[in-house]
Amino acid sequence: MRIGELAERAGTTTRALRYYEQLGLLPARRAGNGYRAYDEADLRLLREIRMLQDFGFGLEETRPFVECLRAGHPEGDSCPASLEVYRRKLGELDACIARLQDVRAQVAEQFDRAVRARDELAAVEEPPLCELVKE
Amino acid sequence: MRIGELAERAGTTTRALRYYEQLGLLPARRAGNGYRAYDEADLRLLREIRMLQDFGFGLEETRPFVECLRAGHPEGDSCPASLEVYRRKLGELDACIARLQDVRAQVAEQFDRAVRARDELAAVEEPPLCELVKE
DNA sequence: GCTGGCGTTGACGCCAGGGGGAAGGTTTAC
DNA sequence: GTAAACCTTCCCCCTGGCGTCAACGCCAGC
Repeated sequence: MRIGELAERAGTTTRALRYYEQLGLLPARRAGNGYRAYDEADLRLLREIRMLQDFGFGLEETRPFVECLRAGHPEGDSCPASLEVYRRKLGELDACIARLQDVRAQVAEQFDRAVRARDELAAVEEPPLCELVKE
Repeated sequence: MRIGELAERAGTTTRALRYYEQLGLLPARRAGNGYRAYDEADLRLLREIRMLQDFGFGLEETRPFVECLRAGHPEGDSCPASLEVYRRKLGELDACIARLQDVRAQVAEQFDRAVRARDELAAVEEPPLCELVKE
């Protein structure tokens, strides 16, 4: 299988595959004409990479999973190194979520304060409509 | 006040201040010798920028706040444009938090599955210790 | 032998928010 | 007087994950 076919079957681009090879993440054998040659196992590795990327893993973080598969294990997360990445990622996610929730609360507070300030200002500058209504 | 003093008082760097000026975010008057000259109002603007940055706002997103202050309003968020940025940011934060929570759940699921698979494999390959204990 | 569609390498661009350093002028402190 | 600490502009570097050329090679069909 050549690079274009692999890219299409994995839902990525040839550019990304060359980049992965450059990182040593997904090295390719070469055909006689210099073209990259891939097989089904490479497709499996690539799918693992893409799945982890969808989870927000960086490419370097997918490396243990890829090497685990390449070592013959049935799943990319069958190795301790992969489990460790999972654990670290869960910690990062928790920290990130907590930080975002904190920021969200602070921004909401600022927003509410600003809206109240605006309404109070409007109430002072613009005479209340109810007086017109009364007439 | 010169750039070094302003930077120190606002807890940032001279490099950042030159960058903000380059963006037109915080233009500086010039002294006779060409040095940038700032006053207390600039410090106020800069503090506003830094606060919003701590909230994760991009520099462009702080622009409405800065211009609002520069227009003479008491707070950076006294203007409709600033409130709109708040609103948009709250939406982004909510979307981001929801996505991260979803990812967290998926990663946790993968992790649990991998750990169970590992334990089952270990139970098969390694004969239970209890037999030794029995002897 | 020519066109078209693959493939190859390499290099630059992008986004944000600057960092680092050079080469030179200014001000201040001892 | 001179050294340190400022200041100026200019330009390249970094991260991540590629996108987008440019310039060229390989191969099939007509």
